Amino acid sequence: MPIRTIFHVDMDAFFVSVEELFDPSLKGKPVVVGGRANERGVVSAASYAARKYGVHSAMPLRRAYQLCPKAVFLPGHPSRYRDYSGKVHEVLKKFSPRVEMASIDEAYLEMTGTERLLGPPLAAGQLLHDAIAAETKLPCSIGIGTSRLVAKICSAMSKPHGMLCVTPGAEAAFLAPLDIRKIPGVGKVTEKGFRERGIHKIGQLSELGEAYLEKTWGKLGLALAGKAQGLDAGAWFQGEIGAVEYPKSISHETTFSQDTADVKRLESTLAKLSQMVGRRLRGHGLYGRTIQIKLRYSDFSTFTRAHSLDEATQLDTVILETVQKLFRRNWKQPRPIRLLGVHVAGLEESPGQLDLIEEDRKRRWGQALRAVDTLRDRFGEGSVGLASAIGHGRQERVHENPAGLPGHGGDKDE
DNA sequence: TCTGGGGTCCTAGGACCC
DNA sequence: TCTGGGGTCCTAGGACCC
Repeated sequence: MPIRTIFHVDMDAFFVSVEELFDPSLKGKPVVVGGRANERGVVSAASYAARKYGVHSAMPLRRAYQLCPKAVFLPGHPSRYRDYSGKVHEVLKKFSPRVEMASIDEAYLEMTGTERLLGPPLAAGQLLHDAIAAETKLPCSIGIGTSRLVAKICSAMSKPHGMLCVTPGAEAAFLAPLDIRKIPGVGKVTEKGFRERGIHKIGQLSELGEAYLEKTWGKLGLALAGKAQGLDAGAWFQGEIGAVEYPKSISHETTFSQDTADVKRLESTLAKLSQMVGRRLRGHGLYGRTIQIKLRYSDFSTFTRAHSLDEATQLDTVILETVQKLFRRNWKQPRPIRLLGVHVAGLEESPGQLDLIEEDRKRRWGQALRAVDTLRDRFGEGSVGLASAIGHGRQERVHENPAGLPGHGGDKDE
């Protein structure tokens, strides 16, 4: 397998940069996008001038105001951001046929094999940097590596408006002195867990070894062992860049500007959220089977309650009916509510129950297995194997699945 | 410091089935 | 008589990302 070259392109303070395009007077000023200073909400993006005051994304707006009262607070323009995200995407597609927008403001490019056309990675990166600046007037940073993980860490470290490349083979040595928090997937909680055990640097993770990490941290530990070597380990970064995927869930939620126990208000909110979810399901041509509500009370305690339907749906009415039942059963009236949410998962491309042929196959497969079990009970474990396993020698575990028969399905990643 | 909204993935217990 | 051993599905909660 060839050594891959992957670019990670990350727009700098994206929402703020777009706002500056429409109002150049904002340039250089502390700007906070996310809402008004006295609203319930958090910072979506902060300009570098605002960051100097300690303002950063995900910070409550009221806190940002305390830190920097003279900042310009903007609610933002989501449609503009989508628009400019699209423009960036267009530029990226000129550099590689395999582009994956990882979010509205970042993307991965599979650049393996583009050398003859675009030159070595750093030269291609420079061209891309220039092209994005020329065609969108927006600043970005570019990370280059042999995995998504390394490319992403590089783009973060080269901000703002920079570029960083780790050459093949240098990954582990490059990562070793970095703080564990730089690893995507290591957040506050994981960070604390490791710090309490004296683990601060990625190199220390490597020294712990894969076996130990997996034993004590499970899948997370196993993934970290790989990531410390610069590999796209774990479920998160798997798969080809640019592979098309369906959403796995669709949801909408809203936080009231003031907590409320008004039944009319709550129920009409649930109706609206259900409609929004239904509309998006239909937009994707998907049907959902598991309907979930989310309640958050004044003290921020949060509950989810779910119900799975027999048949997947994309109808507002069915969603709302389920949502209402869940709500009436679970709201501790009259506790005021801060947030309501409607969530649909178990998404399928068709509404139907399993079709009848599939159902029948499943039944007969079950019967066949039971017959095998009976024979084994009577004559011993080695007496019966499935046709496809016979002649292959040992067969203490037979997991072959003759074509067409419904199997366990579980051919997930990893 | 009074904490958004839209997602993905993981864990864990219990039901249920063979 | 101190209790199987898979497997899947469902539900709830939580970490994490942008």
